[in-house]
Amino acid sequence: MREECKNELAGVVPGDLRPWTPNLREAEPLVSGPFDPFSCLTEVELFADLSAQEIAAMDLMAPARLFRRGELLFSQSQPVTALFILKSGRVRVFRVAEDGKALTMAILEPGAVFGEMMLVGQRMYDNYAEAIEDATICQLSVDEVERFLLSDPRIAIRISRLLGEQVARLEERLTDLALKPLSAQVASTLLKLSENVPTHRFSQDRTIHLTHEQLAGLLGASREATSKVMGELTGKNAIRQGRGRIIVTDRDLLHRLARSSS
Amino acid sequence: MREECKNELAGVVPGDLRPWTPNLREAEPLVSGPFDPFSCLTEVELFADLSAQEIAAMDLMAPARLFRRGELLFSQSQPVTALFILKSGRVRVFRVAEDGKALTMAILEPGAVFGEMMLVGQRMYDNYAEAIEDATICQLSVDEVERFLLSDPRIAIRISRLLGEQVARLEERLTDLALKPLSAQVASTLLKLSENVPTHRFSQDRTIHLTHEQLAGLLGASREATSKVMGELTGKNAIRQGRGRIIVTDRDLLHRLARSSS
DNA sequence: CTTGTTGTGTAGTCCAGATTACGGAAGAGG
DNA sequence: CCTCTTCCGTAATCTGGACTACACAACAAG
Repeated sequence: MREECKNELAGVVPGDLRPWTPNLREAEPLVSGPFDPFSCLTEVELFADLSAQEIAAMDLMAPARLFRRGELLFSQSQPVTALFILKSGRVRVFRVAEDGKALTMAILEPGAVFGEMMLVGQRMYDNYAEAIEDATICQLSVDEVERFLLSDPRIAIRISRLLGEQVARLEERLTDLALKPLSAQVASTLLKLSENVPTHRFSQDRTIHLTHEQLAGLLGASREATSKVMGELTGKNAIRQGRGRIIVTDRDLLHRLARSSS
Repeated sequence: MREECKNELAGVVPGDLRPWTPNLREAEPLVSGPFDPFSCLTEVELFADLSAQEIAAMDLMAPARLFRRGELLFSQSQPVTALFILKSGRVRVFRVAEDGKALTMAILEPGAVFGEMMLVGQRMYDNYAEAIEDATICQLSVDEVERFLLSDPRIAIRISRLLGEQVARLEERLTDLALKPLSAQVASTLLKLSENVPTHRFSQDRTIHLTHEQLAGLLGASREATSKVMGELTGKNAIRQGRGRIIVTDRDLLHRLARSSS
């Protein structure tokens, strides 16, 4: 159940052991529709200030790669020195502890950038990133791009803003994890997720595409406990569910539950 | 034990109830030595790029205030729109949940700035800050200062770097909290704290000035459990202790313990 | 020295949530 | 339609750490 996937980027994970990604399908044919290799940077808020010319210049050195579901974008054996831009598909960013347990830091939707911290001199020590759907990703070497971004004060400010938001989110999560019971954390997380959905995913009407297991990983909780809470929420008609999809139906109720300590 | 202190900033905390700060001494005379009101901004890395002239200009609108131990720098009834610069003393930044439990986000040493996030458009919703020692603090209104900082790309970059470091620290803490047992968290935290000590506090030889209770608040754990772990660490000669002070004696051992999952 | 006050050690009880262990259901692929 | 895989529900047990309740030690102020 854990080692079905042999066709892997060789060597990224020594020992072929990947306890943090227990479920992985068989290799499946890529069904990526035709895509334009020159539209990586448009639509990304971070570069909104750049002229069309500048964007074109950067686009040229932004190779768009295709990642299979389950593939790792990098690991510490392949340390990253690049800015990622997610064009389609979804990516899970996570960290792994020594004993193999994982906490997912974020699940990125199309349009997201990842690796901003490295533009300001941070290294992402034990961060991993994995495509949870087939994904096309543009990758900009940080060195190449540094002069473009850091030299431009408007972009520097955008980076600041981005990092500021991230700090706020992380502080929120940290206090939730430390102080709130699981039920409240689930409610809170579902609310945040449902807000992020419509921005990038205009597909249906506000469906969160996550399995209970993925949600649990985001909470640092067990799948079983998470499932239990989800069942209760469904019973209270706060959400509706179906195999891999969650629909928030009663925001107010969730808000109240997110605040309660029982 | 919880309501001895009546001479308080009136109105900052409705109902006179402060469950998150259980221990508070009687009012004591301020023993602040003489200090120069015009040295707030020097010595602060964030402003290293400014000319002496600019610093002087900002210094003029930076009123240095004196806060008593236990006093709140602000609360949500006094929402902050200011950048703080800690000149002397120490400050605890913390968040409070609905049920009154608190998690301290950071303990700031002299030279630290606090409120950077607000320069990039973040509001700090339920953040509190409290002086845990008598402290002198310079306070710059964000509006006043915005043009100085955001207009200068060098400063914008410094802010980015600052926020980037904060993101890294928070991610680390989050995964520790989610994945590691308390003993490992304590070890890890002590290591980080002991690194920060010599930078700002050259007083004695690397003594961490924290009570078990304060450490527990930093971990989101109970005082008792924290004390137990501290006892074990002392038994293993990883640290030495004395009422409110902690000395790390065996870094390597702590590193190993910080990694273990038992 | 005496007394209050705050920090630390210890022990017992209790519980949320991890772990373990199934069984069943919804899809996917043939 | 049948099979295989992933996802979800549920129930029993176990455990780290919260919570409750003291006892004592270090220091501070008188």
